[in-house]
Amino acid sequence: MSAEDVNGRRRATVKDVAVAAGVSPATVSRVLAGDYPVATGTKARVQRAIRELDYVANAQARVLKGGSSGMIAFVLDDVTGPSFAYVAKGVEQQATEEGRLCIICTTHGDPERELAVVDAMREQHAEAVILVGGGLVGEEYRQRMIRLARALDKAGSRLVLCGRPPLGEDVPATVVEYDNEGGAFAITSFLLSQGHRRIVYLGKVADNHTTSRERIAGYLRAHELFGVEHDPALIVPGDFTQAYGERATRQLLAAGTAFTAIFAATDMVAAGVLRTLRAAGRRVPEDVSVVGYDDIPLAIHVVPALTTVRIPTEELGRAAVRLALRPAESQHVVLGTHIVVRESVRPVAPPNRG
Amino acid sequence: MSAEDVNGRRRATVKDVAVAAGVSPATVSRVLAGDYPVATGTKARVQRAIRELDYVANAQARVLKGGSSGMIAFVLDDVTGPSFAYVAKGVEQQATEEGRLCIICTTHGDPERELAVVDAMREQHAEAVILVGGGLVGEEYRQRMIRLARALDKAGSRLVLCGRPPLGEDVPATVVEYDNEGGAFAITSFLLSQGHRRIVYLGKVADNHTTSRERIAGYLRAHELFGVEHDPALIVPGDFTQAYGERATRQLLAAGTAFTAIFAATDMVAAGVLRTLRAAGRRVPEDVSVVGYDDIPLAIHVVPALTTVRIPTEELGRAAVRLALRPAESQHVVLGTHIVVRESVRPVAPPNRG
DNA sequence: TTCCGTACAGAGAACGATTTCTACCGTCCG
DNA sequence: CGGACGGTAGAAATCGTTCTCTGTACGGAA
Repeated sequence: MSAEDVNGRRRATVKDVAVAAGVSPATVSRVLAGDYPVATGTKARVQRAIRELDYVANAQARVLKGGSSGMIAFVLDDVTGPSFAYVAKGVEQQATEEGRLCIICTTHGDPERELAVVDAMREQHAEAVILVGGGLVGEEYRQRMIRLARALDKAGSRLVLCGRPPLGEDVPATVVEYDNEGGAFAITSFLLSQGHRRIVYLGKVADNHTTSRERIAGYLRAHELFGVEHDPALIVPGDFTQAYGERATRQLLAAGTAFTAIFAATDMVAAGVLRTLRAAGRRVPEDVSVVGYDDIPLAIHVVPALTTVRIPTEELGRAAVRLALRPAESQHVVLGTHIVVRESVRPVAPPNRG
Repeated sequence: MSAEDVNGRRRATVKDVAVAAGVSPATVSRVLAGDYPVATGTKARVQRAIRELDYVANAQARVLKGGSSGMIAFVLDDVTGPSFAYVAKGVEQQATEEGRLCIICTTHGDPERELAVVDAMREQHAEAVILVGGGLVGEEYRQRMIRLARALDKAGSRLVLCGRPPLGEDVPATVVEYDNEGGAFAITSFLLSQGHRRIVYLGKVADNHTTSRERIAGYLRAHELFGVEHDPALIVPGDFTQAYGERATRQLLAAGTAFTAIFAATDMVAAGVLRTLRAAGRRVPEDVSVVGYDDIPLAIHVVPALTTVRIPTEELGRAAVRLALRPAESQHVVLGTHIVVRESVRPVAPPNRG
C-alpha cells in the first residue's frame, strides 16, 4: 500500500513471511519457536522465506504478548568510577550468558534521577534493576527504597542492591554485598601486626553513608582487638577523592601530627597520599606505610605498588544477575574481601636504643 | 479474574485507570499525552486514578503501536578497557539528555557476537547502534559492515561507527572519528623537535587494523617532514598491552639497540615501558624519553607523568548519539586530537664535545 | 469397515496502548 | 428557529506476535 511497501523498506513481519512461504502466520511463529511439530518441507519453506526477507522478530510485540523483556538494568552513579567498570563487566557477562540484554543508567547520586530511572525500568518491564554503589543510610531513604522494591516487584521485576546493606525482612529485594568492614579490619590488623600504632584514617566520615561507616568500623575494631587505644585525632574526615588525599596529607605534615602509617579509605585517596608524601620527601614505605581500599587497576601502577583490599567486583556483578534470575535461591549473599600485599607497607622501625 | 487481580499484584493498565476514573481508555491516553483537549475535571480524575493505581505505561505496547523505542545501543569489545568508560559516559549522558535509554553490549572482538548483537538490536528497534573501537580493515569486513548498515537502516535504526573509518559513499552509516594519524604525527614531531633521532615504535603493527595503521602512518610522516631517515629496525611489532611493553623493552635493552626515545602506541604499553626502564636502572626522561597515546587516567599516575596524545573520548560518545538522532546534520565528523606535555620527555643531550 | 489417535495447519483472540472516526451537547449566528 | 461549530468523549481498528481452539487427513487397531 504505502510507499514503504513498494520499495521494500518496511521491515518484514510474520505475515510477510507467511505469505512468502505460503503458510499462515501461526506456522511461521511455530517454526521460529520450534516447540510444535511442523512438517519438514513446510519448515524449510518458512526458513527460506525468513532468510530471503531478512526477517527478525519484533521484540516489543513478543514481550507484549506475554514474553519476558529479557532486560537487566544496571544503575550506578557514574560510569567512569574506577571499580564500576568491573562490576559492569560481571553484570554484562552474566546477562549475556543468560540471554539477557543489559541497560545502563547513571544517576550522579541524584535521588530524583534514581526514581526516574526506576520508573523507566518499570515501563520497560526490566527483569531486574541492579543498584550499585554505596547508598545512603537513614530511615527516610530506606523507606523510599522499600517503596521502589515493592513497585518493581508488582511490575514483575526484581530490585537488586549491589554493595548496599539489606532493607529489611519482608522486602522483595535481592542483596549482594561484600565484606566491607572485614576488609578494613583485616588491613588495619595487618598494619598493627607490623608494629604500627599511630595509623591515620583518611576518607569520608559520614554516619549516613554505608561504605565509610563500615570501613571506619573495621578500622576501630582492629584497634580494639590489638588492645591499642585509638587517638580520635588520627581520623581526618574528607571524601573519597585523590584531591582530598593530597590536601589531607599536606595538612597532616604541616600540623606535625605523629603517625607511622596511613589507611586511605580508597585507593584514589591513597594515590593522592603517595604523591604528596613523595613531593614532601617522605619515603614510602621506609618512613611511612600506606594502604588503600578497592584494589583498582591503578594500585599496581602507583609507586610504590599499593597494599590494599581487594573487592570481588566482577563476581559482585555476576552474582547480582544470577540471583535476580533465580528466585528460588537465597536472595542475600555476602562476598568476601581480602588484602593484597604489595610494596607500600613495612614494619615500623624498632625504637633506637643507642 | 485471576488470583493476580484479587490481591492487586497485576500491573495496572490504561483500562484499569479508565475504569477507576470512570472514563474510556482513550481519554486516559489523551491525558497522558496531553495533546488533545480534556476537560479539567476529567483530567484531574484521571490523574488521581493514575497516582492511586501507581500506573506506568507499558513501553512495549507504546512502541508496538508506532512509537520509537528510545533505545541507543552501545557496542564495544570490553567494558573494562581504559578509555571506553569515557566514551560510554559521553554516550550515556547524551542519550539521557535526549530522553533515550542506553543498552550496552560487548563482543570481545568476536565478529560473530558483533553480528548477533546487531540482530538483537534490530529486534529491539534500537534507534541507533554505536560500534566503538578500532575495527578491522579489509574488503570482506567492510562488506559485512555495509550489510549491517543496510539491515539496520531498513529496520529504521542507524549504524554509528565511532573511532572507525567510513565505509563508503552511499552507505547509511554515521561516522565519528578522531584524528588518529594527526596525533601520532604531532607527538612524533614533538620528539623530533627535541632533537631525538632514533625513536622506537612499540605497538601493534597490523595492516588490517585501523588504529595501529594510522598511528604508524603519523609516526612515519613526521620523520619524513623532519627529513630524518627512519630505521625500520626501530619498529617492534607486538600488541597494545602493558605486558608487551615490558617484554619489548627488555628485548630492546638486551639487544643493545641504540635509541633515545620510545613512542608507545598506547599508554598501557608506555606503562610497561616505564616500569621496565626503571627496573633496568634507566632514568626517564634523563636517559630515555617516553611518550604514549590515549591519555588514559593512568597517564598522570605513572612516574614520571606521561606525555601523550589526548583523544576526545567523551565528546566522541556524545557526538555519536547527537548525530545519529539528527539525520539532517552531516553524518561524518572528525574530532581533533592534541598532545599533552607532562614529564616523560626531555631534549636529547647534545653530544659530548669534551 | 469404523473409529480413534496423531501429525499438521489455519482462524482468530488476545496483549496494552494509540488514534482515527463518530457522536454528542451546548451555543452562537444568520 | 435551524444549522453549524467548538469542545469533549467513546468505539473500534491497529501494531506484530503468540497461543488456544478447531479442523483435516492419514494410519493403524479393533
